[in-house]
Parts: sequence; structure tokens; C-alpha cells
Amino acid sequence: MTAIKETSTIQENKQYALEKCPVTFVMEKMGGYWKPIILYHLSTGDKRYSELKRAIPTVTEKMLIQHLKQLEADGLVIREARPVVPPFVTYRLSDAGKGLLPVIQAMADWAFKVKDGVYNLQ
Amino acid sequence: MTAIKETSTIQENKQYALEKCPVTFVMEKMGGYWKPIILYHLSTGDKRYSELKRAIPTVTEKMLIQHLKQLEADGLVIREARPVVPPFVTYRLSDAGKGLLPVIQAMADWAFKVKDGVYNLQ
DNA sequence: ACAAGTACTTACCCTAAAGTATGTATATAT
DNA sequence: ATATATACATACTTTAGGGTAAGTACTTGT
Repeated sequence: MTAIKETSTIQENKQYALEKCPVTFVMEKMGGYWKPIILYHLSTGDKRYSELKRAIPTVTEKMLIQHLKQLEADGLVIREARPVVPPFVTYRLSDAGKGLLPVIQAMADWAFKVKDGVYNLQ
Repeated sequence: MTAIKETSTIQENKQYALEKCPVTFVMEKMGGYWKPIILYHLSTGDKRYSELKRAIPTVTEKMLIQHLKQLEADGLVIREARPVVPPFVTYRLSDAGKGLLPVIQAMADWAFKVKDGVYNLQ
């Protein structure tokens, strides 16, 4: 998407993380500001591009497709385009993407516990 | 830690996310490149600062304490300093931090499934 | 004729996060 | 006297990610 300077330390670190830390491996797939939100919205079923756009009103179109493309490239979502005009494109979770739902769920559980005062974060 | 420009759009978005999306709320606590790795290492028990440093050889000291301070400020880890010299400082997960372990675990499970070929990401 | 809706693309800018390098204080070991 | 270990701090630079704004192509509705 954006050109990557192969020599940068952060890229080397990403290599390290991929081999050494499973958690960071996941963060690389679902990290990025909007990705978890997108996955969350796709967890309830297929969505058209425009449906996602309306469901997440504060995301810009650039960010939305950029992340959708990345998620697709990472094999987490499947893009289906019907050859009609105006375009009709739906996105849905792949099996791998569905496999991330327990992660999403565990996150949501924690967040709700925080809101319910089960944990106090100060 | 770093001064924040209150008017920036990303800050408005963070507000939005906090109220609207539990998943993003979590990502703000444990997002950041090294945080999940640190939590992962603390999940097996208390660690001294220097132990963490050795356990995660590619992290710079600046990043390590910066994230430890943030995790502490967010109420996820507890810092304990014994008044001796040379310093003896241990970090451990708080209850809230321990509450994130299912998230970490779900992530690790997914990563291992990917490695075992349960999902194919291409 | 013109606006609106579809799903994007692209050029440019700005900032937050990460990295580099160096410094601090105190005590023990050599 | 010097080095090492502890746990940081801080000034400066780089980079990756996100944001802004505009444009594309094609069709239906008014």
C-alpha cells in the first residue's frame, strides 16, 4: 500500500516478532486503528461497503478501503463483487477471520467488566 | 507522556471509540507495539525491569519504560520499588491486567492455529 | 441537464509512535 | 581508579499510520 523501507529497525523488529511472539503476530493482522472495529461490524454478518461506511460514520473512505484491502490481503475478509452497475460489493469474514472472533469477544468482555467496575483502572 | 493536541481529529475519534466500541477501548490499553509482548512476559509472573529487558532483547530501554509507565498509568501493571541500591524494581500484572490474559490467550491460540495450518492466510 | 448513489483511487500533509544516542545516581567488585 | 550493574531520563530524529480533499466511472431518478 505504502512503500516500506526494508532496512528500518521497525521492520526488522516485525520479523523478530513474527517468529518469536504469537501475540504480536496477531496485533499485526488486527492492529491498526479501524481494523478491530471493522471486524466487529463484520462479525454480525456480511456487509456492503456502503453499509460499513454508514455503520462506522467517523472512518474516512480512504481508511476504510485501505484496511479492507489489508484485511483481504491478510486472508481475514473475503471481498465479493457482483458485476453490476452501480457496483455491489460485499465483505465477509473468512474462516481465519471468524477465528479471531474469540479474541474480539474476550476484548469486549474485558471492556464491559471495566465499565461495570469489576476492575478499577483509576 | 507526550503532549497531546486536543483538537486533532484522531483525539475526537478516540473519544468516539471509547464510548462506542469496546474493542477499540481495549486496543488503546494494550495497543502499541510492545505492550502485548510485555503483558505476555508478565503473564508468567513478576519480572524485574532488567529481566524484562533481557527477555525482550530487541526492545530499546526507552520503549520499555515508556510502555511500562503507560501500563502502570492505565492500571494494568503494578510497579514495586524496593528502596535499595542498586535499585530493585519489579513489575507485575494488576487484577485488571490479569483480566486481559484471556485476550492474550485467545490471540496466541489463533496464531498457533495459523502456524499449524488450520487457517490458510495465503 | 443535473444530482445522487455505488465503490473506490490518488496526491499531499500532519502527527503520534517508535528509534538513536547519551546521560544520571549509587554501590559493589576488581 | 575503573568497570559494571541497577533503573531509569531526555533531547533529537525518523517513519508509519492516519487524515484531507479531490477525482473517477457508470447508472438511475427528477
